[in-house]
Amino acid sequence: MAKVAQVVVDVPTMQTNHPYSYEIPVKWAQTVQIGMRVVVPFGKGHRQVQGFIVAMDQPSHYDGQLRPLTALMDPEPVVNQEMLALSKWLADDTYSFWISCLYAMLPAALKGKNKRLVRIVDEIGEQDAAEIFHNLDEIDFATIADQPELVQRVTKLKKQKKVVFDYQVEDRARKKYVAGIKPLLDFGRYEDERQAIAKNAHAQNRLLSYLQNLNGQLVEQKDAIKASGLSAATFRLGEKRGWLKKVPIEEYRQPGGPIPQQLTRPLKLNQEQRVAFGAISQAIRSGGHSKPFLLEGVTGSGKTEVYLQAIAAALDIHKTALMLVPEISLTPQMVRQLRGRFGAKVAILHSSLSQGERYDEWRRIMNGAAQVVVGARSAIFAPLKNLGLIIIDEEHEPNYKQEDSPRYQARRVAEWRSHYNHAVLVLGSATPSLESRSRAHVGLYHLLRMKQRVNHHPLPSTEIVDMRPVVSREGETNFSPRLLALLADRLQKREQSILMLNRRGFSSFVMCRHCGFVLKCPNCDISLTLHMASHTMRCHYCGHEEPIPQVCPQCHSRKIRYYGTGTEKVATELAQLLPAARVIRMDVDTTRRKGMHERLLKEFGEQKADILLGTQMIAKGLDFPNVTLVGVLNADTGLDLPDFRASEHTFDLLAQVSGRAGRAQKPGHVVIQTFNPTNYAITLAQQHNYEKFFATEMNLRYRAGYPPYYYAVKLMASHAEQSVALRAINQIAQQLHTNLAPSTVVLGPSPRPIARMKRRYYYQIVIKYKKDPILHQLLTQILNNTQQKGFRDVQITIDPDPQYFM
DNA sequence: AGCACGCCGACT
DNA sequence: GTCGGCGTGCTC
Repeated sequence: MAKVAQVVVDVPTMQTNHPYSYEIPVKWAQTVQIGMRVVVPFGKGHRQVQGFIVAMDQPSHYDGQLRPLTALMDPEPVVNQEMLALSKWLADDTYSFWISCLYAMLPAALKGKNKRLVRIVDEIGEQDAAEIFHNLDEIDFATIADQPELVQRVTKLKKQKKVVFDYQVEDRARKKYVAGIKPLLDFGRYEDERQAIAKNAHAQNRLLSYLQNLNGQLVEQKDAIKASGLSAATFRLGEKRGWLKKVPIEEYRQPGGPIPQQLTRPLKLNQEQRVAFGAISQAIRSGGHSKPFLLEGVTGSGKTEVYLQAIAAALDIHKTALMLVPEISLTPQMVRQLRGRFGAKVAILHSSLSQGERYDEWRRIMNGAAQVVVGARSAIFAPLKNLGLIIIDEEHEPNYKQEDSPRYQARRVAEWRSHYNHAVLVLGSATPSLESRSRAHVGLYHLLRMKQRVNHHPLPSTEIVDMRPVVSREGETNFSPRLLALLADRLQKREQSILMLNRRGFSSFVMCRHCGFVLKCPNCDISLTLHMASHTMRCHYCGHEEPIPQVCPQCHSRKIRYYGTGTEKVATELAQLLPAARVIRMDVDTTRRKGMHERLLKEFGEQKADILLGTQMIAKGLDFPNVTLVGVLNADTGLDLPDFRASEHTFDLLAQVSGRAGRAQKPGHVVIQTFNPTNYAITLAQQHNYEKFFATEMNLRYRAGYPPYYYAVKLMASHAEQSVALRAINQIAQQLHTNLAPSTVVLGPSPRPIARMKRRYYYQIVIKYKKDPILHQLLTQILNNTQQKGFRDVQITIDPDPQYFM
């Protein structure tokens, strides 16, 4: 009885979100394994799609006629048991398709490209032959897919059976090969050959002794030529004589430059570092279950060195280690540090790698060549075997949450993997997320604290500049006289400055330039966003709406307007105010080109500029010894976003950016310009007082019923027609109201800020709950129902951990 | 997603 | 009478 393969197919819809049974042809009975990619026929016609074998069982539970697998795409599995289990859990946990989760874990190169070719099999009209097929026998359907008229004509031809569709799944995975030389004979046989050749055949003689000395070892032809001094022709001759064989050697594209020759040594740890490292390394060695560690260390407390030594501790007992960092801090400096300590054992997964590089790094991890992985969010899926340690640096970073499907939070995936592998999980931050910190508070995490800076330098002094009088005195400006004076002073002393422009929530809310008043929702205590299309201020949390104010309701000033500014404008202003200063501007515009990010930072590091002006991207991980002044031009923009995490993000950002000043000998100074000089997020950031911020913010969250006191789920419905979307969301709201626990709060439905996106109308519901045992099941059911009657073409998305509610 | 089946309006 | 519109249901 042939085995049956259970295959999850690459058709991301609700109805097909389960494995399908396929017959395994006898010729592959020995080769197929769970976790391999396959090509299978799917549906009517001759459609072929890619899929993953997720199980193999004896008789199938399906009693219809099975179709056989079309092809195996991999010689060995690309998904191991752990990843398979993880993908299944993730799909359920994030309300995503299983297939989407599988792809999320793999390099893009492994996503097969579905091709549909149209082939002529009978006489067709001259006009069709010319206009559709350009007089060829076969074309790719994709080339005409965007021209409805041609599609129609092709469909007609297909009906008449004059053309057929030929479906192919094209594997994008490309390995790079270089020529290699493999000696075929053993030592003695080479000796015999040498006796046999002509006395004057010097080249052949040298080739034979070269091959003899290889001792059967495989070498790259390029190296062989160099080492032996022989020509490629001689090696060709050797192949003909049967002395050697030319074989392709897989080459791994190596991003991040060469491996250093000399590895760095561990640094001596101070008392606090020793305590932290001691606890972590002991947990690693014990190999059992351990609570996650929350490593709370001020900027400059030497967290990185603790991480490095913890990784070394894992490697010592032959385990592997995975480290996540925010994309933006995955700088060449950082890569150098890891490569410097662990050399070729490190694989780097970075968004700016090419598809091929990414694939190669992934294969190095898969085959065990790399035992340490450093990367951004998606690196949490790195297929390391025998995982002993997972580190998430800057764990509070919102970027660890993926904002499109599958909407996973890397921290949560890390917990799953650490559980599965009995691996130690370390979450590190100077300003832990409220979620993590409160978990530490109740004992779910083990809290480790490092309060001292390694170099014993004090944290930079920080001053707050109230921009309200500045603007009323001097009109619109991004620079207070105080900040300008300090910039001029640094310029004169030949020291460098960093200016950060906070662009979060660019021009989306209205603020009074006179008193700092921000219009808030009367029901939700969250600021209203400007909705230009309808000329209203709207709360996207509860749906409240009111007209755009002309005068400030608080101080009756007319200087109420929406707030937002760009780096370009600031740079222009700066050039007028401080013409002597050399400025490097860094934002999405100037760093779009590959490598620009690094180049600009390098230039600044080489002191080719006096001022680095940029957006949030300059707040993290940069370390320039000559920077003694950091200015935050507009601390407020993040603060008044309609986002319950706004204060937290502002505090984190200010703490983060302050850490950029005074890294070396010279003391640093920080200037924060704001229209809200008394706001607690700003004053507490000034005092570097995380503890008090934590207490204050937790209190607010408690009173407003936000995370971490409540969990939140965001559900969205969209449709091309507003009435249909509205009907759908109302029906869902109804279901929720009647079924959920009384303590669960259902907010909305309300339209999204950009109610119409991509020609679709969006509505959303936010559910806040403390404990609701049936919620998950109910949501899953709602998702299933949506693919049926009345919900045609309605798109439902559910986000189990929304970062914001707008 | 992509395809077929099936039931209603305007055409060779 | 049939061609083709898209609403509905299914894919191992």
